[in-house]
Amino acid sequence: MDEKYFAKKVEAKWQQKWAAARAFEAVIDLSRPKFYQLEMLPYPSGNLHMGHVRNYSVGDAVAWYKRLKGFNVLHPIGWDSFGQPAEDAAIKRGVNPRDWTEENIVAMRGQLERLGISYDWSRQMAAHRPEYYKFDQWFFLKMYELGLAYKKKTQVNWCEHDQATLSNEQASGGLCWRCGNPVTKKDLEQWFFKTTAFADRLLDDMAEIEAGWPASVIKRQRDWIGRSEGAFVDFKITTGESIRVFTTRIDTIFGVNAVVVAAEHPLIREHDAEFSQEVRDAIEAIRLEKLVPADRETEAEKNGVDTTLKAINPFSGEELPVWVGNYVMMEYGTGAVMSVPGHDERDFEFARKFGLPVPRVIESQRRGESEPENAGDEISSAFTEYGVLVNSGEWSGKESNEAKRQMTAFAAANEFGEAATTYRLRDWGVSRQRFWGSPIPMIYCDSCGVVPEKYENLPVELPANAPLTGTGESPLAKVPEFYETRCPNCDEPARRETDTMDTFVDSSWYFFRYTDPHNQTMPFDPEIAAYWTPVDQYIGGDDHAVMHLIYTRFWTKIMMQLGLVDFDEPVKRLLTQGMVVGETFFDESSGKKIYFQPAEVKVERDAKGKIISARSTTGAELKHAIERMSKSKGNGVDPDEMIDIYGADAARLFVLFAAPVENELVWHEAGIEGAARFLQRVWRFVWKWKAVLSEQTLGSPGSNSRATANARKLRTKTHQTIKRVDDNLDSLQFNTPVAALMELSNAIYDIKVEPADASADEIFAVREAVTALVLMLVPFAPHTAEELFANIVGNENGILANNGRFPEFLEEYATADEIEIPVQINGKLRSRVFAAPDADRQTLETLALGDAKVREHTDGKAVVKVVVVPGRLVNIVVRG
RNA sequence: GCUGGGGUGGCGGAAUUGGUAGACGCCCGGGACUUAAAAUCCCGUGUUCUUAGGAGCGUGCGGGUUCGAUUCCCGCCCUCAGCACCA
Repeated sequence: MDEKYFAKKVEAKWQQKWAAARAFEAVIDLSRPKFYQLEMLPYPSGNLHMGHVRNYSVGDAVAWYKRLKGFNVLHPIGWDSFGQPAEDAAIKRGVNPRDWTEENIVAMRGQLERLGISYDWSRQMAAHRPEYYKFDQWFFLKMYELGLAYKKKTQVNWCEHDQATLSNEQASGGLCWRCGNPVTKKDLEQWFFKTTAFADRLLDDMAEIEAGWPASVIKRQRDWIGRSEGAFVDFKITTGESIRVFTTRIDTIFGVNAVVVAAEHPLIREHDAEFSQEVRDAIEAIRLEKLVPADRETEAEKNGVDTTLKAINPFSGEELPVWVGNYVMMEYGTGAVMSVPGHDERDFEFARKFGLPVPRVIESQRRGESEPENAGDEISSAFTEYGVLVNSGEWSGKESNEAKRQMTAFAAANEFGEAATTYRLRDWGVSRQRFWGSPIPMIYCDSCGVVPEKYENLPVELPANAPLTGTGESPLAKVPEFYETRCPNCDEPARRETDTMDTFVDSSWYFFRYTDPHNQTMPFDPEIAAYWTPVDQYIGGDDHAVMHLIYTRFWTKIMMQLGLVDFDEPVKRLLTQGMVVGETFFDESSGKKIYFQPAEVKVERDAKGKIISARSTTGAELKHAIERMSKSKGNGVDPDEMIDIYGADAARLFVLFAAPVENELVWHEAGIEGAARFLQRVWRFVWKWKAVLSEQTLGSPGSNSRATANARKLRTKTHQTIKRVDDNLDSLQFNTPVAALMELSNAIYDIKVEPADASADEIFAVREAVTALVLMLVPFAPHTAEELFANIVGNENGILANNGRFPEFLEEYATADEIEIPVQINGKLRSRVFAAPDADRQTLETLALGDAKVREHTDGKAVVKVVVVPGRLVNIVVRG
């Protein structure tokens, strides 16, 4: 141990020792409880960014904490290595995607190792390697057999920028998840996974995980699945057939003024010949609207056209016009709605625009609010609440809920409708017209049709090369050696599917593979997986709240159906960490933001450190803001550089300390300096007390002597800290336990005794405090903690080999001899008295009333009441 | 627009869930050590007034409950995020 702390040296040393000892390789051990700690696997872009550092630092803190608590921990990592960036790099730079990916993996693994994250590298997986994607294909075949994989031609989400299709989840918000550009629609034939078959389970099983997942993620998934209970109702049209609509408000059906259908509705195509050219053109215009990326700022104006077809309201017998409306979506419900302008805002807007009648059929039950407007009064808005039916034939006077039930039953009995549940969730479109993905193992045969590849022929390997153009056609379709094959059924020449699978397929089950990463015949051995899974703690960004996390839940339900697992939720506890952001400086006088690198900015601060002004070196006045990190904005931070300057432990400690995990983390270099300073401080007192620390063995029974006040105080602080840190880590808080450790470190400094002059009690107290502090430091700064620990125990075998455990909390030492009791007068703090922690009411009251400062405030006044909260405070209520 | 989260010093944030608001850290100021600087250590640091002992104000705003409210209730304002014609 050097007198001064050299982070680089210590970190390199322990990284080497860990690797040599295979310290983090997980082995099944039935004698201990298991703990599966998982972080979302990275895409191998080639560079770790601070978001990764945060994610893995948090995960490692949990992994170490659990190890110290006696758990058998599995902490693996791998690579989400299929996907578009490799292909883009190939197109731009002419490299081979496979080489590019492998090189990036090597580079990033090096970075992770320099960070000292305690991964079991023997279990590393990479999605692009045939031994892994073989089982993507295996699952695909299983899904096909179960009828859960199917092909259909449909309008898919299309990103013009990426030249690729997107699932609904990936196109959420109308923007491409990868590049952020607006999404359009395109007609394509695609493979789908039937996620909708599990809509109810995905929704209902959330009850199992609700307690361990962030409420926001649960909510977003609920909204995304969007279960909606209502009814189908058939409106006969005068030409004979009928239009089926979905409604959640069948109670408003007497208020229908029209049936409105989507432009793509089959009925429109069928009756095309009957429409005037004018109507036909208008419908076509509405259909084309959707192919243009939507402007997210402004809601599209209602638009529509009367088809001149007529429909009959099955309840009232009224004849209604059939319109095409731009606000009706073919993909939801039946692609047709009954328009009730009196009680639906969209229908109201539509009716107003086209001058359609607005009947009222529901009145509010609340008194005074619903006096029906006088005939002729203009209705100013839709009344969307439940109420009492009016002008609704035999149902008039009934309450909405009651009416819904009866009217649905009536429709069913008369065979023009039925109760129905619809979902917003759609099936998962998994075909990608891309090279760098897992090939879909299906074959097209002229005589046999669609034939699945045989299991024994898996993996269907990607060719070494393919012409990559990024134009939206599958590159594999240009590689005859790939697609030319024979039919597994009849052995005649046949053609392979040339689309590849969505990369989200890989990440849907990768963490099961970690449990049995070298299995050649199965994705994993169910028995081995049964020991490690489900995941106990999963950590990642909340940008995957809907996409990855809904797919992996879906996948688990399928695995359950296949008998691979015996649970239906893969992740017990989920933690979503906030983004890492940094300060940017920019000039927007030209109307566009021009960012400046930190070196080009001069900042002037006031006495308190607040920025008064910022100028560029060229003299321009700059604005500043906190924004997502990126090189081009000048606020990016290179993890390697930080490790180089301050050390991995300081970087990790800062990232954990600077903000609660779920919050945004504002990167300030001064902060990491503070973290490094703290580690130096700890190092210094271990050095100072080294001689007396190492002459004792770890874990010797505590001396009960608490003779000197110094020693007593420190022991109290030590045990209070142990409790705090344990509780905090257990509830996934990382900033507060670091603060607690800093306090303990300050308390060790406060003892102000030189080792040579210290009493036996003081030495004991310091040893206890230092040992506890070092062990509790492990989750935050493992290298430093290992080195310090080695100096305490006198060997370099490492904490795990020494069976190091989280320090034991001893309640008897956690209570101070004397505590400070605030004394309030009329709720205002006026004085403090000292008393034993268990002093009773009477003692405290007497003590408080006798206090000199209290007397000044109570003299000449009547004490009305004395509130005593033992161990907390005294409040004296006076009058006069 | 709907839904959810959140407003605490110059900054990031604490506060045992109704009991000393501002822990811990950053920034900033002062001092010690040093030829000097860095590093380190010590002190100060919500705000206003002050006879230097304190006193007033203070957790987005306005009310309420309570001996006591950052915490509970009612009504506003602001902000971030998600969804956005889901019938």
